[in-house]
Amino acid sequence: MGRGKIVIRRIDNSTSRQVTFSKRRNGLLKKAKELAILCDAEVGVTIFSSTGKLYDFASTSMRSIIERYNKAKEEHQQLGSPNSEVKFWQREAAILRQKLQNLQENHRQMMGEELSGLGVKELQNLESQLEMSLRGVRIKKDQILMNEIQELNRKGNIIHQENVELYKKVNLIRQENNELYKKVYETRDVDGANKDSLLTNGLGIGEDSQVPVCLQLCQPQQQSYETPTRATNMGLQLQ
Amino acid sequence: MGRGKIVIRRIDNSTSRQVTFSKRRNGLLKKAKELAILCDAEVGVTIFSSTGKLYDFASTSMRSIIERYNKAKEEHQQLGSPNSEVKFWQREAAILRQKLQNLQENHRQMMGEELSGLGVKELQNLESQLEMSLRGVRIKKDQILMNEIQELNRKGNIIHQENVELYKKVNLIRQENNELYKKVYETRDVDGANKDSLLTNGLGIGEDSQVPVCLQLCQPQQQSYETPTRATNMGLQLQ
DNA sequence: ACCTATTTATAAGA
DNA sequence: TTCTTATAAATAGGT
Repeated sequence: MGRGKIVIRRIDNSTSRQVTFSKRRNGLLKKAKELAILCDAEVGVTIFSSTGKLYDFASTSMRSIIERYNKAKEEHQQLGSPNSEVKFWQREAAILRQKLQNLQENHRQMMGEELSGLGVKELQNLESQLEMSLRGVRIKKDQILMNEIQELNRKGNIIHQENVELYKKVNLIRQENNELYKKVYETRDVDGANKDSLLTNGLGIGEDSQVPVCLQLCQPQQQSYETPTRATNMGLQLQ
Repeated sequence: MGRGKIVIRRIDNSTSRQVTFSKRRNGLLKKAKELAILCDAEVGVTIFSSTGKLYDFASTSMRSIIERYNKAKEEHQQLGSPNSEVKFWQREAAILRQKLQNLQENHRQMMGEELSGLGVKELQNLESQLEMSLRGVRIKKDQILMNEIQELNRKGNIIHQENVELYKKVNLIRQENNELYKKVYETRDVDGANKDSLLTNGLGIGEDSQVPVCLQLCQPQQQSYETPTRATNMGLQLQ
């Protein structure tokens, strides 16, 4: 597969051998992966380049594959009885593998895959199981969302309370200012030059104020239970 | 590379998974051979099918490759060494146990249990996964039910056809009987004693018959396509 | 590393 | 399993 056909025979030119090795090595590893995934197989590939470098792929682990290989190739080796401990653990692993496989199949069916082998009855059971699960999940999710909303409401109300307090304070300050202003105004003829500096530094309250101050931090929630409805419109807005 | 493009993902259909395994396994082994020859590399491939069957290729010998692999990985514990073998299987069992546990937790969540540790995002993912699964299961179930209905329809139609045929036959017999009866009636004055025995043995057709015969076996389906609608009311009912 | 004409592998269907 | 064939993918030979 390439610009030209080639014979399968050691490539003489070392450079192109190296290049081909690199390409085909990747190809082989890729295909090994694909085989393992597509066909649910346990695949191991070990490659030593002519320069001695190691490349490998193992769908599970190379050790597991090597062990399995040895076992498959030498079923007669330890049939006698020598190492009962090894046997025990092998059996243990086999049992676990079996369980894993069963659970995996079950899981796949719950994922809506591999339904081919099932009858109507089984499908109905699966369906109602899924419905039940879905209901549970939704309840849980809604619960969390409700909690979050309540929490937000709580915070919103606190902030709103702070808002109200601030509003009161500002009103006080405003009154003080007004009174101060009145005093200055009444004494304007005596010391007219100070008027401007007073207005721009403090909280000015005249209709012609250039910078409207807005301290409203949040729009209080409508669902709020702890705050009278009328308070909703009491956000702190100057001007 | 084939008639259609495929995604690299476990093939659900077991038959085509088997077929693909067989093809790709051959492909992989071929490419491993080619790589070894073309590039003067030492290559080993080990494949276990999902049914546990072993397929392998080794450009030199698997033993040599495994040893070289172990050396390269600096895990020079002899693979045959019983002591390390026990350790290996213990670790193997631990890994499997871990996998099993993970899958079990996952499975429980899919069953709508043990949702406490999950956040809204995860719950939403779970929810849509369950919805998808449910959809798949329902489609499959409906498919099976539809097939059963079709099959029943088919059988119903066949039986109905048989019914129609029987009806025709019975009509013929009835006519024959009628004619026979007429003959007997016309000759009643000559031999009146035979009348009763004739009526009780054969298929009596008089309005005063004591036992109405009903041979209708099924109510033909309304969805039936293969039978003219008029035939629906042609079920075999005597009297 | 990238390009692309060609060869190969293989998916789908019988 | 094996064959066929249309198509996807790999890659040989270059740049």
